[in-house]
Formats: sequence, C-alpha cells, structure tokens
Amino acid sequence: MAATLRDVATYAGVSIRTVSNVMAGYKHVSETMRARVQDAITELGYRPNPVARRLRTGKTGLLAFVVPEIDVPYFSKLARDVIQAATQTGFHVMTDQTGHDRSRQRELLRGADRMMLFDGVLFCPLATAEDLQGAGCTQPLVLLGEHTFDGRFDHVAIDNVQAANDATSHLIAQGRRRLAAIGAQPGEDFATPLQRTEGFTKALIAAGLDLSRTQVCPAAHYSREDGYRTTAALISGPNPPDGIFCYSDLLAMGAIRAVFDAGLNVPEDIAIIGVDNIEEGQFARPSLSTISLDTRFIAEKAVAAIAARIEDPSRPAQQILAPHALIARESTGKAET
Amino acid sequence: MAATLRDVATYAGVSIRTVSNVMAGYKHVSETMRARVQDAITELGYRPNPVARRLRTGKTGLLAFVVPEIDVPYFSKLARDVIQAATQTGFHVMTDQTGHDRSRQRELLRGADRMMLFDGVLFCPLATAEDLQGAGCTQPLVLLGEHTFDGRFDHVAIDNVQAANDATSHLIAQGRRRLAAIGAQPGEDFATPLQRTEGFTKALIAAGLDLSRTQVCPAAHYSREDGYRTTAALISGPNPPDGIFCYSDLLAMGAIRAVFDAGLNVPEDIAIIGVDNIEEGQFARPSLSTISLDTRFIAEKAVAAIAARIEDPSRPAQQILAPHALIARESTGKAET
DNA sequence: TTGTATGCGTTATCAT
DNA sequence: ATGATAACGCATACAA
Repeated sequence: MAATLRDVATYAGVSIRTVSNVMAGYKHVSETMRARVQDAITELGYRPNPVARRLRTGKTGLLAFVVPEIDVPYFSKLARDVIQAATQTGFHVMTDQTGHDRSRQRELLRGADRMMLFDGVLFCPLATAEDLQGAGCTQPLVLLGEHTFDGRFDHVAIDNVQAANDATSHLIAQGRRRLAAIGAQPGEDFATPLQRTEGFTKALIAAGLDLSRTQVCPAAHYSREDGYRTTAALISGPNPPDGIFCYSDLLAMGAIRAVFDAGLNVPEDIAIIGVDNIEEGQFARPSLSTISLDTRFIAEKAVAAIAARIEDPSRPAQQILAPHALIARESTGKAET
Repeated sequence: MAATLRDVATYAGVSIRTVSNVMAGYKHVSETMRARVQDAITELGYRPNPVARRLRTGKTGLLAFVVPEIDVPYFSKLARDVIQAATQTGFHVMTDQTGHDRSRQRELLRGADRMMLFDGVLFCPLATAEDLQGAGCTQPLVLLGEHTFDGRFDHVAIDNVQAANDATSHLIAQGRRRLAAIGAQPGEDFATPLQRTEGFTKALIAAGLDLSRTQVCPAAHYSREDGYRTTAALISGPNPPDGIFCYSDLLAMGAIRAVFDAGLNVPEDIAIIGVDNIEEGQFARPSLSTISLDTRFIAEKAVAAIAARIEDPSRPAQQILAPHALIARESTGKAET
C-alpha cells in the first residue's frame, strides 16, 4: 500500500508534524532534519493523499467544465484550452455534458450531486437567465459564451452583437443583398442566438437593405444536420438567398453541402459565413469564412476568473470581453481553386 | 455552510449512525425513523460530502480519461460516449491530455500526481509497449485503441489489421492499382500504425499488386495538416497514386483538399478512404469513405472493464474486440453530385 | 433496530 | 524547531 505521513514519520524517527512541514516547504526546519525526512520520503516513495488533504482543507483542486456536448468541435477546442490552462493553475478538470437537457442542466447548476466535489464550475450554458436564477449561488461559477451580464456571475464572452454585425457586413460588402441567417431559437431566450440575430439585423439596417427580403431561420442544435436541412429548405423556398450567415461553423458546413446538393455553388450562387473558426473550415471545399473566437484567451481568462473567485467568493462579478476577428476565406468570395 | 451527518442527527434527534443507515438505504430501519430522518435531511438540504466518503471508503468515484488531444474529433466523440457510459455507471470522468508528450504520458501512467485520486484510468495511448512497462501496475488501467495484447492490461480495440485490409481491399475493388498509405510512424513502434500498415500490405499482396509501386508515408500527428502536406508531396512525386488509404479521417480530409489544390479530383483521379467515421466526413465534399469504429461500444466496454477491475484487481486481463465496418461514400467512387 | 467509538491521512493548533 | 493531538465528514465494527 501507499505510504502515509505517519509511515514516513516513523521511518525517519520524527513526528508527523515535521514531515508535514517538510512537505509544505515550511521555513523553520533544520537542514539535517529536512534531509533526513526527505530521505525517508523518497525511500518510501511517499505521495500525499489528495483526498485526505482535501477533506482537511476543504479544497478539492477540481474544476467542473460543463458543456452541452463535448464532441462539438468548438467545445472540444475550448475543452483543450481549458484543461491546459487549468493544469497550469493546478486544477484538474472534470467534463460534464448536459446533452441539451434543460433539467439536467439545471441540476448540474445547482451542484446537486457534487456539492463540495468541485471548487468551481466553468459553465457553457445553453441556458436562459431564468435557468440561472437561484442556481449556482452556492459555489463559484464562471459563465462562458453567454453574455447577458447581470452582475451576478463572472462572464467570459465575445461581443456577439458586434460579431454577427461583422459577419453580415462582410456578406454585404461582397455584394450580397438577399441574406438569410440560420441559428435563431424562437421560443427560447438564450442570449447568444438573440444577440446574433440582433447583430445580423443591425447590419442589414445600416446597409439600408430591405428587411422583408431577409429570413431568420431557427436551428435547434447548431449541427451540420440542422444547417443542411435548413439550407435545403431555404433554397427550395420562394425567396432563395444569395448569402447566409450561420451562427456556427457546423451549421455552415451543413449549409455548404446542401448548396452543392441542390446543384448550386458556393460562393458563386450563395456565399456562406459561420462563427467559431473550427479547423474543419480551413480545409473544407470551399474553405469557410468565419468569425474566429480566441478560445485560448477565453479559457485562460475563465480559469483565472474562477481561481480568483474561489480565492475570494465575495469579489464583484467580472465581465470579460474576448476578442473576435473576421476571417475571409473562399466561401464568401475568394475564388475557389 | 453545508449540513453534515451530525447536523442531521442532532436535528432529527437520532444518532449519526441512523442517518448514515438511511442514506445508505440500509434495510433494518423502522419506517417512522426513516421518515423522521428523511424529513431532517430534506429540511437541512443535506448532501453527503463525497470527499469524506471517499477518504473513508478509499474509492473516489473518479475515472481518468487520458487522450493525446481532446479536440481531435475521434477522441471527443469517444469522450462523449465515455462520459455518458461512466455517468450511468456512477463515475465522474476527468479528462487529461498528454499532448504528444511521451514523458508527460509516462508520468500520467505512473499516476504520479494523482495516486489515490482516481479509481481507474482509461488510457488512449500513443505509447509503445515499453512505455507501458512497469507503469500503471499500481492502479486499474484499461487501454483503448492499442491492440498488442500482452496479458497485462485490459484492452478494448478494433482489429486494426483487418480494418486496414478492408479499407485497402475496397480501394482495389474500385479499380485502383497505384496505392499509397498515409499514417505510418517509422522509428516508433506504436501498435496502431504498425498494424494498419500490415493490413494495407496484406491486402496488396492478396490482390497480387506490385508492392514496389506502393508508398507508405509517415504522418506524425494524424492531422488535417499532415494529410495535406503528405498528399501534396505524393502528387508532385515521381509516382502519384490513384488511391490513398489514410490511417485517420483527419488525414483524409487534408488529403482531399490537397488533391483539389493540385487541380485533380476525388475520386476520379485519386480515391481516398480514412478511418474513424467522424461526422465531418459525411458532410464533406466529396463525402468520405471510411472505416467506422463503434465508439459507443468501445466506451461502454471500457467503462465496464474498468469497473470490473476496480471491483476485483486480480481478475485476468481481458481483450475486447470492437466491431468495425466499411462505409463506402463518394470519395472512393460513388458519383459526386 | 439503533447508539458509541474508531480511523481514513491530512493540516493546524497548542504546547514545549 | 519540533512533538502531541484535535478536527475535517463519513462508514462501520462493536456494543447495547
């Protein structure tokens, strides 16, 4: 079995306290003593038991990272950066999936089954303001990607309105006039789709375009499948667009395929732009124009924020704006090779 | 602060033992007592402290899931299924990334910094038999995807040789004769690439093809980038292939783009097939032929195996074969729409 | 059926 | 500078 503090103490002929001091790097330990204890430690291969330490200190060193689905490229990219940032900060990361299940999400938010298991939660919500009501108040929580700041929780997110505006303006600058958006979620009041629709509309108005000729299409899951189906319907509809702003790159990938299956071309007949800058889009044919989010930045800020909140739960909630950037590729006009 | 067992006991006017019994669903508790305790529990909102429980029982309820990079589609798909299966079995899953760093991988294998933190480890190794030597012996370990069974560890994997044979045979059946493979890792002795190269070669020999006209190309990271670069080199080389077997779908996606950037077409000029059946391939243009692995099956078997091993560390190591299937799509011949 | 008491391996408090 | 010891919250052997 694994050696304990007591084993080391006995072996070195000192008290348990001294060993603990050595482990903790305590100042006031004589050199001879420190050496003797160190020998015993390496000799027995002693490693502190994290569970015991955590029972005592109340800190688990664990962070929960909650996403709808980890196999959505944007979330797995984010997970990668979060795990990296957390590891450097001394945390382990547990990943939990809500799977689009609102009640499960609320349950996770309440911290139901894992009270005291995590020091904090990094939450990528598919949630409304209501869902957040009265939840998560019990433990440190940082929201990633939803951006209706109400002063209760730390947020890290891009300016969704501006991002959507940028994407739409780019389509307009490429000469597109009959625009459509895919990704709205009518009936819900999730912040992200609402804000992107707002930005989309703003850009149209700023360009003096006829809003009656534009369509804002719902998409429940931001998946390739949804993008495909919705785009196919748009094309065969009464007012086919010449430019589509998809609220995610995954939607856009489905959209591109739908355009080609309809016998049309991207970008010649329909220009398409997404959001997220997933690697898939760089190698796609045509390569996908998109709004890139700095997941590295988001992850690092989120981990820093949760660490700070764990340190001082009473600090005021921070709102951190992550940068975004337009990346123009073939799907909105660069000639396809 | 959170209520403890003692708080509940005091509140209900019973002993701590009784409360514990009720929580554990112990049989011999009188109904009146159970009801009274239950009331106190809900009244105080009591939730057992997992850390304390785990210190006591020695079980953490935590599984480590170790992959090279979580944002590789195959691994994130696997992660999704692993998390789901583990959740149903009552485990939480921590994801760790080795990032192609051999030493970090070995360190994780030794369980260095997390002895006693995890009940078991699910390991997707980029590791050689040597790396596994003397490591992980200390804690329950299940290997996913490497398949050189030596009786020391539980394995869950497909038959890589057969899978590669199937993919290659499919290319041959489509009339391709100048074949290339991408994904070998010369200088290493990772099981997967070796086995896939073996299957590739076997199929060529079985078809009586001239081995001297085939090329087996290395690729370090199974990434789109590697697939692109390697394919570009193949095309501009002295002996361009008319069919390419990529050891991963990601390599294949890069390969497809490279073919088109060279002014050629898939599948007309070069047919391409991959392995993994990531969703990206279904929507790609052309859609990607591939060998599909049943990640759901792999995840469920792996979780079951680790649970069984945790239960009985001395049980003999199991080797579990996961099914695979050829999926023929446009990239190997179905006319592109 | 239920109460008492001990220990899991730490850290931290109090002495010395 | 170091030793003895008390929690942390829970599960369980033992007692009643």
